[in-house]
Amino acid sequence: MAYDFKEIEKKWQNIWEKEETFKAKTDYSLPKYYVLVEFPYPSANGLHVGHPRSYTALDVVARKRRLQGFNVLYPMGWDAFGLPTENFAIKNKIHPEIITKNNVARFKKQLKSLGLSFDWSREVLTTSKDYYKWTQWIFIQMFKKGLAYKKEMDVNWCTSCKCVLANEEVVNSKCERCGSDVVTKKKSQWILKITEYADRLIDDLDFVEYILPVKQQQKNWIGRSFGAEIEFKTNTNSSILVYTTRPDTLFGVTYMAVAIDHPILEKEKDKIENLDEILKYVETSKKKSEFERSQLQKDKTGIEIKGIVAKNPATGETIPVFVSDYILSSYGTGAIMAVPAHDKRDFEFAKKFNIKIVKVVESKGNDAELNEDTLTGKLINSDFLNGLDVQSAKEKILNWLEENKIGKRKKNFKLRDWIFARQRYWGEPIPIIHCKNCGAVAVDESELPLTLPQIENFEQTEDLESPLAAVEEFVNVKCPKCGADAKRETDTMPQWAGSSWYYLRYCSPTCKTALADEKDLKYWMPVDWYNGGMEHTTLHLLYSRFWHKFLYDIGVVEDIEPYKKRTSHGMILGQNGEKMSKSRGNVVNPDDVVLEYGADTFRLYELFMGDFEQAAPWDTASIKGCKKFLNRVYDMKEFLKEGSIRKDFEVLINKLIKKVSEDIETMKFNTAIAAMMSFVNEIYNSKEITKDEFKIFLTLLNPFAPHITEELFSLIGFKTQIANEKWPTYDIEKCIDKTVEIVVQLNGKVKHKILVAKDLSKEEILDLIEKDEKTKDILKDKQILKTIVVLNKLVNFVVKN
RNA sequence: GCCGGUGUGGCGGAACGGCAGACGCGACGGACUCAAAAUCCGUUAACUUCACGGUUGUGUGGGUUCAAAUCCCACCACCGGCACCA
Repeated sequence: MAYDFKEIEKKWQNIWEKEETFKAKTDYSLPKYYVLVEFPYPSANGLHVGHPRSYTALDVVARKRRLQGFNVLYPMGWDAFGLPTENFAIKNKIHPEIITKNNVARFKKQLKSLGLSFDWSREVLTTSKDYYKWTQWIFIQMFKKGLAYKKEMDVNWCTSCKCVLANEEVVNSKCERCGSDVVTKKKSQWILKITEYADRLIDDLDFVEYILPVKQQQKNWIGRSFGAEIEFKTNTNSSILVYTTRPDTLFGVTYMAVAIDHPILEKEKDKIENLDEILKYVETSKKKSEFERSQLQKDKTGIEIKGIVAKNPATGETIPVFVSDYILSSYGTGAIMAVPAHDKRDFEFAKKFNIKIVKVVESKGNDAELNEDTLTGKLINSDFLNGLDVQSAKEKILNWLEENKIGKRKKNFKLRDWIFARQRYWGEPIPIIHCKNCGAVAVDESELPLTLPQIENFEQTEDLESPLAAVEEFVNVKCPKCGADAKRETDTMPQWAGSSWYYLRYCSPTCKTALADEKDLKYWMPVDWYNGGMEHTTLHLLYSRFWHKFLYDIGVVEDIEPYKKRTSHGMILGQNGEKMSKSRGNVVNPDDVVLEYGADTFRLYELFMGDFEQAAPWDTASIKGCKKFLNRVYDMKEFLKEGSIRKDFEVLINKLIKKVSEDIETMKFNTAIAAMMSFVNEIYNSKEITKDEFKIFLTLLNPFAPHITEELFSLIGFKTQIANEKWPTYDIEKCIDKTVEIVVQLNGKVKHKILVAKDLSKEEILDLIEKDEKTKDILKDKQILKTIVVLNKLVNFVVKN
């Protein structure tokens, strides 16, 4: 029979709220466990079924930890600054603050209907003044330490929207939203020196428990490489510095190439014979969009710089110097030593410009062919390096370079500094004042929060400035240092600012004197288990690790890493297997599911639908299976009789406890649920369950389906709540069946099975098997070559046919 | 191109050297019902056999092993990330 989930779920949600069941305790003598999920961006669309996958999964973890006796912190909040709200505000002429308030209310109502065990008393909102005060405070500390600086750089400007776009908003040189042309303009931008932490962001990954793909992706993104910086002298008494990861191939360098904005072009312009030609090339290259450049990857272009030649420091040979747009000015030194024999790009270039190709690592194939397999061979054509393997050659040449002061060991990163400014209204104002005399001066900390002025027009100005630039009473201030007339910075912080430290605020959300109270931080940090989407690996996750390390350096936090463990959930796809989106029309609203099936069924299905770490398509029809299961659980009380665990149920129960306990830890929620389903099927076969058995089962199911289990718990006569019970433990001795099924195989193929007592010796098993009629039949006329016995498992007869 | 992931029934997925397809959906048959829904019981990889049974099956091709979805080698397809990073 179907149970009345509407009433039951409402009843228990009210009880939990009234009794503050899930409020983190302030008794800091208890062992703590901090469970964290990425807080949502409260969009106008409301919650979609993808959000709760992470929330229910870690709700299971949080509830289990509480039952295990931990003082659990499982908080929730809102990451509310950002573009979608601002665009909505512009379009509908509503203040973003009001929109945020409405969206938050809706999200909260939706989340509450799912019975998630969040401690709502610690809710944080990144757009509240009490919160962004501390976001600004952190920025000021970074500014004071020289980690925040301003730099002139190219920005994307949409000619139609008249606004600066983030790189992600530019698709094929067009504006993602309106499709108009995007051009680059110069603008002075705030930058955070995340590169200063690059080494630590890689090295400290050794101390955390992140799933492998996350670690790999972060490492790739940071892109550390070890090599050398080598100086090449020119005939003009100047020099060109290059970065290479393969100094051992120095003898194979037959030309050099520099980026289109390399300083040598300016410095040596008097000596360049074909300057006009080069300037023309530079101009055309600059006009090429990112898109065109990537399209033209195969067809290398460039111009030889006439009048300048360089000397290969190893061979002493004179080599030509080119300017080419395949050299990135933002990586390394903006100049390369080219080894056409062993680098694909250099090879293509050399072919096109008829440059000599010298092979320096022995490998199969023609001398004039490209050979990229350069890790296994021995060095050739390389004087004192000849005959060495790559590794030793590298060492030897590095020493040689350093002894002769030609070059030095050097490492490089792909990671760039973080552009930390948006010309937008709906963000944290950057607390800086620009003074003619003093330069950039931080707002005095006593004046924080620097609040967003109330305005009505949220659009950017024509001259690339944020809407704040039009608010005179905001902009015009006195310099805090010298008192002269000065102007406020009008840029705001990017979306990622508030989320870079929110996990700290949850520890003491109302602290007025610091971003969080020292005692609270000491007790709760680090986060024990953090789950979130893979899409945040290189942005949010990396940014917040960076901020945390900075806060560690200035003594605010005690741990070098914020998150002890990081896991990730697979995406929930639409019924058709495609990504859920409004435009595809395949979005499922959790409200509808909760209304029709109830929160417990919804939660269960979210976790049962597939491997948690893998993407899975939503299937409305399949939800019924979870609903049916809960109905059967509800009706199980009809089979109830008083008593403790029955002897012949001991193994079944112990195995179930083990399975569910372990599967939660490894996030195999789907198999944990499957095991509980099997157990229920078993009970339906025997039509009997004792009170003690039922209690254990309900406790195991409770983290998954908290409402129905609490209801049943009280229905069968318990006066307490499961939430106040203990997580059941199992006895490993009792997880083993007393009889085992031995599979009889013939040449590895299963023929039949016999049931025997467990832990029989090899001889005993063989004895039993040989007496067995069926086995005799199978082995009739067969010549046994070999017999393999695996204790408690199988017997395999290898026969001749 | 580089890094990571995934390929198993009609579908979602289990099993991760030892019974392939747990659990669930769907489908089919039956019970209950005037009927439907709900519920309950049974069947459900393919081919083959009246039946007992047999054969083939975990992306493809090889290999290791008494035994491979699982380990090794080579390849293919799809998904995600990075991408002229020297």
